[in-house]
Amino acid sequence: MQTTLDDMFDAFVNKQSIFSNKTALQTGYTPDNLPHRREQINQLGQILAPALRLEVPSNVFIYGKTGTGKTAVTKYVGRKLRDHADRAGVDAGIVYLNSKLGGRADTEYRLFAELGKLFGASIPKTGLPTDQVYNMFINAIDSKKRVAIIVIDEIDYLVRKQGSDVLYNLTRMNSELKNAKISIIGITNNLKFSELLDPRVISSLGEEELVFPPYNALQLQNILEERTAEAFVSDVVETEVILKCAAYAAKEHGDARRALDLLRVSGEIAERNGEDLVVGDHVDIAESKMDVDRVIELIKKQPQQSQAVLYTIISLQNNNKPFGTGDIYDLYCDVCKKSNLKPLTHRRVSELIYELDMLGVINSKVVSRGRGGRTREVQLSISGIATDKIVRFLRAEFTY
DNA sequence: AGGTATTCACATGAAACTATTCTCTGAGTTAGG
DNA sequence: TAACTCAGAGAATAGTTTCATGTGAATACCTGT
Repeated sequence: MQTTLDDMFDAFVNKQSIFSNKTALQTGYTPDNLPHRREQINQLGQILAPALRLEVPSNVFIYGKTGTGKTAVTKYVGRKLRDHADRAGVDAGIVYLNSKLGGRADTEYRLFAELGKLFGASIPKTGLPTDQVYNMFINAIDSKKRVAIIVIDEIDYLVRKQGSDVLYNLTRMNSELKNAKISIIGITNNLKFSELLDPRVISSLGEEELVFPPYNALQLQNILEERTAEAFVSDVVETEVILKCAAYAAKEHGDARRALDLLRVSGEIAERNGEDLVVGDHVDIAESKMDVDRVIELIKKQPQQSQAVLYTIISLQNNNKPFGTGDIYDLYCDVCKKSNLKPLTHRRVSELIYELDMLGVINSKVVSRGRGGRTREVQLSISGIATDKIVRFLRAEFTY
């Protein structure tokens, strides 16, 4: 036992990895070269260029589905801008916030707190009135003459939670600043985002718009080839692998991130199996593994009540009969009683079901059964393998 | 038969409440000068 | 008198409850033929 483990570790250390630089495949990596995005880079560059003369650039909205390079392009242009600003001795910079990931800037308070921190103020994460945080941020940014470009990624999430007032305040801020000036870049993958916005905000924030079209399969191949050269030792990835990754990702709206993830996981699988060539089969394995893993991680992170609801849904699914909110609620109350959990109200459970739908774990639609009333009919929308794993996990939590 | 009114079983919306985490403030306490 | 401690007030936030209102179509009920 001991020796086999030693052998395994030794082998692992001695064996030459097929990766030469795995970070090049991880999310958040900004490559030096962004294929097929020349046009967007130029446009954004032109819009932001006035910052180099300490003039305020127009505000921008960037639209495009996930994995179309919005964030990468913005970061890339921002980096270049800062380089040039430094060389010219001008204080023009770009700061990047995400309103969703990690929940860092999804409320007005947190948005200003994060911004304040980025400009050197120390702001606690709770306890202060919002307008005080706002002032702290203003003071911090206004301490020097500068132009700050504020990027808010997944801005639709912020607006959906808080309404467009936050953005309105942000756009009016320039009139309160004496030294500094700000301009805003909003990034969203919701193409109908502007419908959520107040007309006032649209007119001041949507001065310029950039649309990022999805990549097609051929473009995805280029991207993958380039990253492969960076990330892998040469000649360990078969051409078929790249073709397959590109094809899988093109099938979903041309998502480059997904293509790269697929490539990375394929590589990891090959490496773990001790093989020194990545082949097409690895991609197939990666594809199904990633799906299952994603769902399971998602569910483990859900609050207990939501897990309980999902557990009852899975149980009901076994009866092979269509079922709605009422059925779920009844059984859910049973589950709660047996698991010593305080049942939530009908209203709340209804909401939890809707949230599970949004997460893509279940499929539901509101149907009217005439005199039978209206209800939300629910179906599980995850694969059998994933369901089995989930049930095993949930059985430990609940008894029924 | 054809038209309309009801009714069911929830959906959906808004507001209010709860518990938790955290800050700031100012009164009271302590210890050194 | 300056430094320290500590309780209390006030905030933000997630998660929930309470109350109110909305809704699509099968069915019951009518009306005139």
